[in-house]
Amino acid sequence: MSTEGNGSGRWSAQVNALGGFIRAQRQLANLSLREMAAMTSVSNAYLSQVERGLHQPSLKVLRSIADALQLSTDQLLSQAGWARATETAEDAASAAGSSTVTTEDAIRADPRLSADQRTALLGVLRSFVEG
Amino acid sequence: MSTEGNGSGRWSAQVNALGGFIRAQRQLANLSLREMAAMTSVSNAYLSQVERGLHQPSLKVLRSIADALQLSTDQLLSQAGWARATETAEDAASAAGSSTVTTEDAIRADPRLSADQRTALLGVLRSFVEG
DNA sequence: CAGCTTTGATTGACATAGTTATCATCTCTG
DNA sequence: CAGAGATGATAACTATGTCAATCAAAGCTG
Repeated sequence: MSTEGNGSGRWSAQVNALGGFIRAQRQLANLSLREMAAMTSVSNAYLSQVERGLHQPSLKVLRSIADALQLSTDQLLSQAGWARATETAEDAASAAGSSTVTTEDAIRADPRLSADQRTALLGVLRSFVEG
Repeated sequence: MSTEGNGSGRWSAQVNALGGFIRAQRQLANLSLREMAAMTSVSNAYLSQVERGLHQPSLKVLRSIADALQLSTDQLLSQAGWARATETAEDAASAAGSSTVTTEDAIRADPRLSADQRTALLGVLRSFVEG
């Protein structure tokens, strides 16, 4: 594990968000990078770089990824920074008051999630707050 | 184009749907390539090439073009050959108005996350609980 | 007519997307 | 333990997106 956490350098957070989303979805589907590469006709190396936010994939690549992961294109596009509207909600919701429950606990306690989904979500969260 | 009497427009047709669409919209708005270049921060040279189908613009360029021409992103995307590849039947199922918002709230209230990261995490979570 | 401006198009250089081949590490077998 | 397979990461390379500079043609103005 490369412990590359500090970052804040070349890539934007949006690209990183897209990569984290793709990685989480791929792991949820129990696909390796090479399996997904075979399905998408995109090289495993490049998929690895996209997932870690090193590159910004083109429309063509984005679509084949969505296709392989059985996601709606809109989901991927919004993750790619195409916030179609309403990025206003977050600030208003911040007044919810910080409870004593951490985000990790909330994820673990969420009955809607399967074990795999829980793991994937916690992985993304950890990659964000890692330090 | 030297010999092309570009006024009457019989040109090689549907191969270049996106470029033709952009050019038509630009002329409809009475913009020159340079004016549009100034608005989009994309060079006039490249815009010319995109309009003639010589290159396939990136997401960033596509969005700034849509912005300058006051088009919806969906309009441009569908012209770019993005006709909703995955035939997701569950587009409408989003309206499940469950009151279980604890995990969402925890993510929104987590001070360790940036706005982009928050959006990404919420996107993953949403994709999990709606599928 | 000469000169100025604006138009779309082209060229050559550079930046970024994307590939092939290879690497280190981990996990199985035997 | 050795070796086979799979996994994710990296290096070196090729293809393509993108820009600054420039061009020829068309529209003005005096």
